[in-house]
Amino acid sequence: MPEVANLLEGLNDAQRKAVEAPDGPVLVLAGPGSGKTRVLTRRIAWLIQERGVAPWRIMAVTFTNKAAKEMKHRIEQMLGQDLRGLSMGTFHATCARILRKEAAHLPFNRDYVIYDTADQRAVMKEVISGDLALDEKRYSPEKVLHRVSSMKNDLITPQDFRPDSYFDEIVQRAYEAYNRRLIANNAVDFDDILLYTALLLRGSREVCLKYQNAYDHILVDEFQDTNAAQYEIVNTLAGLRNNLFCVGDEDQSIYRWRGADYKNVLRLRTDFPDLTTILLEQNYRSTQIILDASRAVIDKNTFRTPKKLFTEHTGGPEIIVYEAYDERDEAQFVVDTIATMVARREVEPGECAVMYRTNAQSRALEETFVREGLPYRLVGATRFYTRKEIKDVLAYLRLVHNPDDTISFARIVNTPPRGIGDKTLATLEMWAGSGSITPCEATFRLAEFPDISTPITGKARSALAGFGNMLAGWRSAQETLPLGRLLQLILDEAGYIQYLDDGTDQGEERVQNVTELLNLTQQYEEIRLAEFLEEVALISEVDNLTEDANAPTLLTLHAAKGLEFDVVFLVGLEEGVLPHSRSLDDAEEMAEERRLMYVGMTRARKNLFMIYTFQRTVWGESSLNVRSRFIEDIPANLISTTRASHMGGIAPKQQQFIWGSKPARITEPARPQEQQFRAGQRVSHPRFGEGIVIESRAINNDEEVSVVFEEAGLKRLMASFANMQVIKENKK
DNA sequence: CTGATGGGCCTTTTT
DNA sequence: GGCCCATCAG
Repeated sequence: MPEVANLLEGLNDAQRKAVEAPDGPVLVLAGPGSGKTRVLTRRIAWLIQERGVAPWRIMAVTFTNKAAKEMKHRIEQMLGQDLRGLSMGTFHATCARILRKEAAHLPFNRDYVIYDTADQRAVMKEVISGDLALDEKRYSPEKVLHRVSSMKNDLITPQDFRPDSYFDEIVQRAYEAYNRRLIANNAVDFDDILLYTALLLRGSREVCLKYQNAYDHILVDEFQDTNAAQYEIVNTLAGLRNNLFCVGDEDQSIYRWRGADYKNVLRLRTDFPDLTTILLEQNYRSTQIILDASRAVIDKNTFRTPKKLFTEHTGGPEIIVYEAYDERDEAQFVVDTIATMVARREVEPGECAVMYRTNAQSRALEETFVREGLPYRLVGATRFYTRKEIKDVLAYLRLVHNPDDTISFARIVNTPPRGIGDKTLATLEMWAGSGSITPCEATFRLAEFPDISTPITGKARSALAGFGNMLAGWRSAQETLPLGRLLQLILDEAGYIQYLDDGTDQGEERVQNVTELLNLTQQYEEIRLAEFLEEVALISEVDNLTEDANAPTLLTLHAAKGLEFDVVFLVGLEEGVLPHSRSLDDAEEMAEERRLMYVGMTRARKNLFMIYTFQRTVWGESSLNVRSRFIEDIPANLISTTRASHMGGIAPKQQQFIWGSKPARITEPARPQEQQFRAGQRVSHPRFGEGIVIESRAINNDEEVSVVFEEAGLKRLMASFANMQVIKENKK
């Protein structure tokens, strides 16, 4: 039987104070690595165990599904009890559940589907070129959507919106029409999930009271990244009991662009005058050097609550700044350094991470990892779900679940090709429109009543009827079949796999992806279609980051929030990349870039590498780069510079000759011992061909050999793995 | 109606 | 260098 004392064990005074805070509003301002997740976890456990709060009367909102899952698991371990009733998840997942329950109060029904960015775009295109009859080139769906999205995040409805420019008037009309179309499709977008929840609580006293009474305690993690809608939701839900427990760090606010406002932290003080504020200032993660350097960067931001971060981990290795010739060299440095450190047992591969500003930067890194034959983990789960074949399959499932979804209908009605072309669809739409039904519903009727007269005739009609019958069959099959079997049936009858399998490598890859999705649905026999679709729509980037592969992680700085690693490489630290070129002329955005840099730096426990390139190729164009202003802000005594390349603009391969001492400064040189290879020898490698040894050193009973190969350039290899032969001794 | 070809635009960051 | 879209031949 766990004791209360256990829940407070190993906590410092401030953490303990937070965990044991009495009822009432609490704000915990926590620096990076100060154990805020720990505090949140223990607080929930403490409420249940010490205060006797029932788990189902607690609502905790986390930033990712992964965080929620891990935290819940941890609490269950600590308390030794099943916490099924505890409401714990992201804002979107939490609100989506409320909307499904309260669908009676909403303009859509409980079978609604969630539209992703691509679906939103498809709807907005219909709005602009269809409803508004405007030129898509002048009014790009993306731009209009962006405006609509920020309005939704700020809780501004089309009626509230007061346009003050011609463009905004268009936006207002588009916003209205777009909402209408979503409702007709029985669909919501990401922003709607929050917006409708906030409006529901605002609009229905009955529903509001129901949820206010349902929860005794509301806890919110990463509070600095809440937007207006999220703020109103938690503020309202906590309104009755005032038991709101928020944890956050203004310095780590990096989602301003999607409506997040760290000033919500200040708003708390106004809205809850009796707010207790607790500062967590001790850092348990990083070395003093990393902490000092990151503070030097963040201190340049004004308007922040200064925190006096301190650590007991004094000293630490210097931050290594490396100038690479280009992004290939940058990637090579990263991979070589990881390989070397791993070979020296200084770090586990899984404790290394490479962080970048934009997703596009992962490519050069991935290529290098693949070329060197080293495994890696890429954070980017949603990539999988945005693939054409996966979106197609999901569209089948969505349509079975919700036949009103015309976007999904349009996507698959002729995929694989069934002889239903644009013209047929246009006729169908007109015919359906005249009867005020959706195209899908019209298709059902056409299939069910062969005698019904329609403007669609001949081949097109029978093709459409065939599709309608199939779909109707799946609709009824859904009632009895488990999800995996249902999907198998759909794929078989639609002939979708055969359609993908066109004999090309790409086709094969697509088949594999669909098979993977099929496996996923078969794993959860008991999961319902609605839940599956919701889960897939709301999956977050880091959710696929599993611990089971011991390999370095590649991820964006945004995805890195809340994570930590022994060794961190920040790449692309150049003006225009970080800070991003789009932020250069806006002080607020520049401040956010700085916070991004701060988030990246403070992910590291021990070693921090900062890399920038002399020249970088973007869209096939290469340009000379200036290193990031953020590096300049770090005191020189915390940095060790490894300058390598580009002297006089020589080609990279030749320069690699010059930097013999590349990752060598990480540790002391090993003691000399009996060695197989010596500088100057000519060697042959099964993969890299012939080359010359430039250096060899003993490491842990093995030998690290640096060889310049004629074809492959400089490589560092472990003698025991490399299977290299000496062809010719050097002349003494 | 389908599949091939080439031009234009693009990339922040994510639920 | 890649994705989306318009265009065109079969």
